[in-house]
Amino acid sequence: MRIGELARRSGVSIRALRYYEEQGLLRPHRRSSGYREYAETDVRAVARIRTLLAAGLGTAVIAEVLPCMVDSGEILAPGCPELVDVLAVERDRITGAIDELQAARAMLNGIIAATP
Amino acid sequence: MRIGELARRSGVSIRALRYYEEQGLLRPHRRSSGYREYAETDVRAVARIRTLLAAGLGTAVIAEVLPCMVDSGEILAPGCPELVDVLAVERDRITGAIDELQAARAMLNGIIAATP
DNA sequence: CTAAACCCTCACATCGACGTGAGAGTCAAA
DNA sequence: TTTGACTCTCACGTCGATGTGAGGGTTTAG
Repeated sequence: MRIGELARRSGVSIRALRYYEEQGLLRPHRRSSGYREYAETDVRAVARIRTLLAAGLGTAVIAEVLPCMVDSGEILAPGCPELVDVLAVERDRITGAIDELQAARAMLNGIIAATP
Repeated sequence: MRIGELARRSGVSIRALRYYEEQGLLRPHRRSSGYREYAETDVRAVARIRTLLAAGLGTAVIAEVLPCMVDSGEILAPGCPELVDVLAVERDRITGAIDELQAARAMLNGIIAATP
């Protein structure tokens, strides 16, 4: 499929998809015309990218993580063992972020609930 | 206390504290010399600011929320009822963010756990 | 009184994931 | 074959919370 369709199906902008390619997250074929041609599996790949971006991971890290996932969200063998440390750091950071969000939510809930 | 001490005690940079004032989040006195003079309660105020900033609230919203909190984290009467809607929106956004973070964490944990 | 340590106000720089045109080919249906 | 919808590559703009450096007063311990 071409970029417009992928954008519609994944819910991200065309600009973002081009940016992901520029950062090495996606590697669509090119037609002779220069048009990008995406695979079906890229729909799920984009979903993963969004999830990880939303969690605060940078594109550089995501570019390393993506190849470690097959199309069900599992693991592949290649250079992944090296990534475990990085991923553990990210996971811990995320856990910390969750704690902060929950603290903030509690704070807001306190105000909302106690407002006459 | 002066800005350096508040920075040390609250763990934020001097630059950030000046920025908070510029955005109307803090209103320290001024000595005749022009030096900022902070109150003890500002230490906790800064902590709240950090919590809310970490949760993704902008300084404009925080500037409205802060006056609604007395020094125990409770509620004050003034213009707060008007804020309830805004705060509810922020709270829901935070809840969504937490969900995304948990999804990402699960994803990373899956990779970490399944790595041989 | 002097030097070290603080503090002040500009005001420009940064970072990351995009937004937004400009100018120019490409594709598909009528 | 025309036209309207798509797509391409630059390349600069954005936004928000800070970093950073310049140039210059203030405080305080010795």
